[in-house]
Parts: sequence; structure tokens; C-alpha cells
Amino acid sequence: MTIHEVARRAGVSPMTVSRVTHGVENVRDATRELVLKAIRELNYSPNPAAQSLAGARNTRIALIYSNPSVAYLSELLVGALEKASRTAAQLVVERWDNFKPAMERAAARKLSQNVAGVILPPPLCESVAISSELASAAIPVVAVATGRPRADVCCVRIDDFRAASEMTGYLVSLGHARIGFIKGHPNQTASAQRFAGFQSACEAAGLAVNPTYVEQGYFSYRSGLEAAERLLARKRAPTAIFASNDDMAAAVISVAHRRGLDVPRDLSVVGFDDTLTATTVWPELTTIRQPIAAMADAALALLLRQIRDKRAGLVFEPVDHLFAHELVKRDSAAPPREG
Amino acid sequence: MTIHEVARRAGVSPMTVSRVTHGVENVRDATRELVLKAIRELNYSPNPAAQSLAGARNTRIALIYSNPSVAYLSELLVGALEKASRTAAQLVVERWDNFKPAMERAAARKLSQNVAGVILPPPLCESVAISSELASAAIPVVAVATGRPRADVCCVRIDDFRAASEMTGYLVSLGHARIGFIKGHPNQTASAQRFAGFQSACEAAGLAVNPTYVEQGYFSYRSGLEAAERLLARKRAPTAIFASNDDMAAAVISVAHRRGLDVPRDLSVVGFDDTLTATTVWPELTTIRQPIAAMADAALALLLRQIRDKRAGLVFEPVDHLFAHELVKRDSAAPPREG
DNA sequence: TTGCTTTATGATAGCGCTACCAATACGCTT
DNA sequence: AAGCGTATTGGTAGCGCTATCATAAAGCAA
Repeated sequence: MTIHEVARRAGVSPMTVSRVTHGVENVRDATRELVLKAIRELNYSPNPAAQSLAGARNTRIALIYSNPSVAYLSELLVGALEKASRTAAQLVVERWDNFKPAMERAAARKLSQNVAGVILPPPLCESVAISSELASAAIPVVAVATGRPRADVCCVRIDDFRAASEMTGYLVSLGHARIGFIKGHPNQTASAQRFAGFQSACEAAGLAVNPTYVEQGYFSYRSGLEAAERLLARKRAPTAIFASNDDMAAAVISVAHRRGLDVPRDLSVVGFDDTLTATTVWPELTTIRQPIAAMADAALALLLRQIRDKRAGLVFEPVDHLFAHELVKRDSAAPPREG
Repeated sequence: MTIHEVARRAGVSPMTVSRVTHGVENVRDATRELVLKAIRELNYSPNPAAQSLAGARNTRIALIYSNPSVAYLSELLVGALEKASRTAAQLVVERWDNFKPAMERAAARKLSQNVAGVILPPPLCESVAISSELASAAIPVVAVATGRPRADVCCVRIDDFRAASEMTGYLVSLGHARIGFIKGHPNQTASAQRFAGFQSACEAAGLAVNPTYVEQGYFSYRSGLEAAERLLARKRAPTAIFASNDDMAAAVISVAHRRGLDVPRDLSVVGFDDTLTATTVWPELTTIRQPIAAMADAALALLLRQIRDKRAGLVFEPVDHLFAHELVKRDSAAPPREG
């Protein structure tokens, strides 16, 4: 099924078909309808290899990550790779663990010679060294899951503040008044926003945020374990714990079980992200669903559009794409025993 | 960096460069060296889009799965998608959950019109309906993680029997004599092989396999929970439990904790697959590492070669690619308390 | 209507690579 | 040294698509 067959069937030239499939050109409505009909009838879809060969010369996109949560990363990769294979973008995946700013700068400079765009998941999207270097080379960047680091950078993310405040509201509505919180890694803005959402919802509910119920975590299972031990060792332990991601929430459940606490009857535990950890542990986690794969897909699409526009000499309006999140109620949260 | 520049630098024709990069042709050693040198100096790598356009016309590959373990699937997908994006194969991912044999047959027939090859992870690779339908349409198939369903089908897998028997030997060497076993889903041959490996190693160690220490599981966390409850409710409970995958092993740990058992001091628990579950739970699982992503990569490569050979009219020798596994010792297994 | 601008469509060329066949070079026999 | 077969190399065409420019059609003012 080639563009020529579609063109012949619609009685137009291949070029017109190409214009229709790309949506944005000047094509008369009648012609467009004709082409669309032919496409539907022939069940045509363009050959991405040919598109990439003919069109944008060198659409190599880098996805750089560092110290990732495995579950998060694999979802991100699946989304990005899937999109890449459908659009014939060539995805280059690299890992930059524990780079110093100078190294980041050098690596980013080198990268900017080899790729047409970069996807930056946390925590790398927070690096000033990287984004300034890429910006000065005029390489388009999409940041994943962070507030906009620069005015000229696109973002895909969810509203961490609102999501966290909804989750807190849910715990409050169940009747919890002593809610513990485990913060995420301080090198990511999402951590701060989740905490801010928690605080704001507590205040809205007339609950004082007791600082001794707030523990620093680092998004890892191990850090969750330690934070949970401290939280549950208090004489008046919280009746619910809100962990800033699923791995830490799973750790909280584990600690609770070892202390003979029943989850959720003695302790409610909620997480964030809805990675596969959430449904692997028992009881399954109440958490915030974040459409990670869809976000990766969107990030790549955004990048591709940006590169295209840049090549065409158009100015590209940076986008801040906010995805809808969802509060997923499973079995790890319930009303507190005492009330 | 195009093939022409390499050719010019090496003083040969582009065609010769192409032959060198594909390895398998008649090229004089001196020429090959020249080309290889030029490739290295210019840091050339072929443009996959151009390759797929010029070469194999329509290399669409399907990856069909059903009822997967999420962790397993995502690793598989990452491997396959990554390879696909490097080779410009177009990967089509579909999910066929709970199809009846007639539906499988119909779906496979339809599929065989649209794709040039199929990757079949478990449990679909066990389906006679699917493989016979694809075979009769002469569509190359690679089965993942299973014994060869047909003589003409390629496989990528590890030696489940040996891996399971090594793991059992390890438990025995730690001093365990009462070892519980949780079987995998009966619809997968790997389950039977893992159990057989367990049995064989027990016998080799002079241990009788007590049938009341063997429970049926289905690879899910939930089934692991139930099997573990039954196992640990015995008056003389096992001192070690070998679960046929990581999810079930994680479930065993959870049950053990709730019963106040310390892992590994009161109970050793080992898993299989080394999915990310293994390092998320605490204590981290001793398990068998299976290079899932590399296997997916190899499966795709095998398929591509097969399709290529088929188009060239060559006969393709079906391959059974056995990957090396690895016994990963972490913290969930230790000598039994009593001795 | 004419003459102009704007909009819609078509023709041509080429992206980087490989299949196919033609042309050499080489090794060996007589 | 000539003749033959095989091993190695090169030339040509084209994969399916889009950029670019050329052309045709339409819109509009005078």
C-alpha cells in the first residue's frame, strides 16, 4: 500500500496525499475528503522508513536518564520506543549516572552535535548545565515530569500539586487526622510540589502539618524502609502514610507488616505514580496514576514537531503539556480503626 | 555520514561497504580491512530507514502477548523495541487475552497477511492453533522462553531445567533439607522444566521430594500468596521455598513477614527471572537472572535473518538459541536456623 | 472582461541504501 | 601464454516518500 496507489484511487498526485496526511497544508476540502476516503478504503498508512529518509534528514532523538526508578524508566522507554518505531525517529538512549556539572556540560555539548532533539526525564531535566548547553546549541528539549526549567523548553507532566492534594483529601475524607508524609528526592521539583499539595490540603482540612510526621525519602525502596521505621516508631504513630512514590509506599507496607500492623486496618498507605510495584504488593496500593507511556509518546511527538518547525524556519511556541492524573483506589487505604 | 563517504575513503564502491557491514559476503580480507578502517575512522553507522526502504520491502514484525507478567513484558518490550528502532523493523504489538483456539486460528490467519514474522512469548508460544496457522502461511516465528513447539520454529530461551537445578543445589549447599516448591502456570513448558530441575537436584542430593511441599501456583502474586499460606501452615514447615518466579517469591516473603518469620533467618525464599520485583522487595531476592531484553533482541534478529533468507530463496536452518542464565545471590536465602 | 495576487496542485529530483546483474581480477590448467 | 572458471567488485535502478519549485486554478479589483 503506497502513497501512489492512494493517489491514483483519489485521482490526485502523491504530493497531495502527502499534504493531507500531514494535515496542515492548503488543500481544498473536497480534495481532502477524496483523499481521506481513498486512505480509509485502502487502509493506507505511510511507511515511516520512507518518510524519514525523504523528509527530515537526521531525526535522531536522545533520551538521557540517570539513577532511574526501574519501573518508571521501563514505562517511559516503552512509550518512547513505541512512538519512535511508529515515526521512524531514531531513539538513542544513554545513561549519565552521577555526572558532575562540568561533565554534564561536556556531554551535552557532544550530544548536541549528534542529535536533533533531547528528551530529559527527571532528575536530569533539572540540570541547568545540561539545559543551558543544549539551548545554546539550539537543540530542542522536552522535559518530562518537571516544572518548566526555562521558558523555551517544552514540558510534559501532571499536576503534582493537585494530585497530591487530592490524595490527601481522600485520606482526610476517610477520617484520618494523623497523616505521615515521606518526601521524594530533593533534586526533583516534583517532590516539592507533592509535598506542597499535601500541606495545602491539610491546611484546607484544618489539620496542622506536624513536622515530626514528615520524613525525607529519596524515592528508593530502601529510603522508604528507613523513613517508615522512624515514622512508626513514634509513640503516637500516624494512622496513614502518604509516600511520594510507589516504591517507598511498598516499603512502608513491608515495615508495617513486620511490626504486626494490618494494612489498611491499622495503617493506611498510599503511593504515587501507579508503577507496576503498586499492583505487585499486597495489599495493592491506592496511588496516583500517571500516564507515563503516553507522556513519553507526547514528549517525542512534541520534539518531532519542534524539530520540523525549526527546519521550516517557523517559530515554535513552547508547550507545557499537562496530563490528567487519576486517583486509583485499591486496598491499601481505609478508614482508621479508632474512628 | 553516508555509505558513499565511507566508500570514497576506503577507495571502493558503496556496494562493497554494504557487503562488509553485512558480514556474510565474499570480500577479500584486505578490502574488508580497508573498509572497516574507514568505518571506524568516520564513525559510520548505516541509516536504518534507508536500509529498510531499500532492502526487505515490508519488514513488519508482530509481537503478540497475552496475560503477561507486567515486569516480564516490559523488559521484553524494551528489548524488542530498542532493536526494532535500530534495524528499522516495524514492530506491531498486540494483545490476545483469553482467545479460544478458533479465535486464535482466525487471528493468526489475519495476522499472517499483514506481517513478515511473529515473536511469540509465553504462553502464546505454546498454542498449537497459532503456530500451525502461521506455519501453513509460511510466516517465520520465534518462540520466546519455551521448548521448541515445532521442528521448524526458532526459539530463544534459557535452560530452565539446569537453572532450577542449580538454584536447588544452592539451597541444599546452604544446608536446607525441607524445601518447598511453588510451581508455575501449567500452560507453560518452562514451569514443568523448572519443577523437573528442582526434582532432579533434590534426588541428586539424596533428598526425597515431599509432595506436600509442592504447591501449584500460576505466576501471579496472588497465587503465590495462597501457595505460601498453605506451605507455611504445615506443622513442619519448609526452611526454604523456591518459587517459580519473582512475583510469587515476593508473595512468599510477604506471607512470611505477616507470620512473624524473619527472611532469611527463619525462611529462605528464592525466585526466578530477576525481574525488577526481585530488587524492589526487602530483603532483595536471590533469583535466576534471565537476560530478557537480550533475548527479545536476539529473537528479532533471528526473525529478520530468517525473513531475509526466505526472500533470497535460501533455506533457513531453525535455531534454538540458549542463553546463559545466572544465579544471583542476594539477601533472601541463608543457611537454615537449626543447622 | 483584463491583469493581477493568492491558493491549490503537480512534476521532478533525491534521501541512503541494497538487489540485481555486468564486469573485472585472479587462480589454475593445458 | 592462452583459456577457462571462480572470486571479487562495480554500475544501475529503485524502495516510498517529501522538498522544492513550477504550473494551473481561483479570487478579486478595476
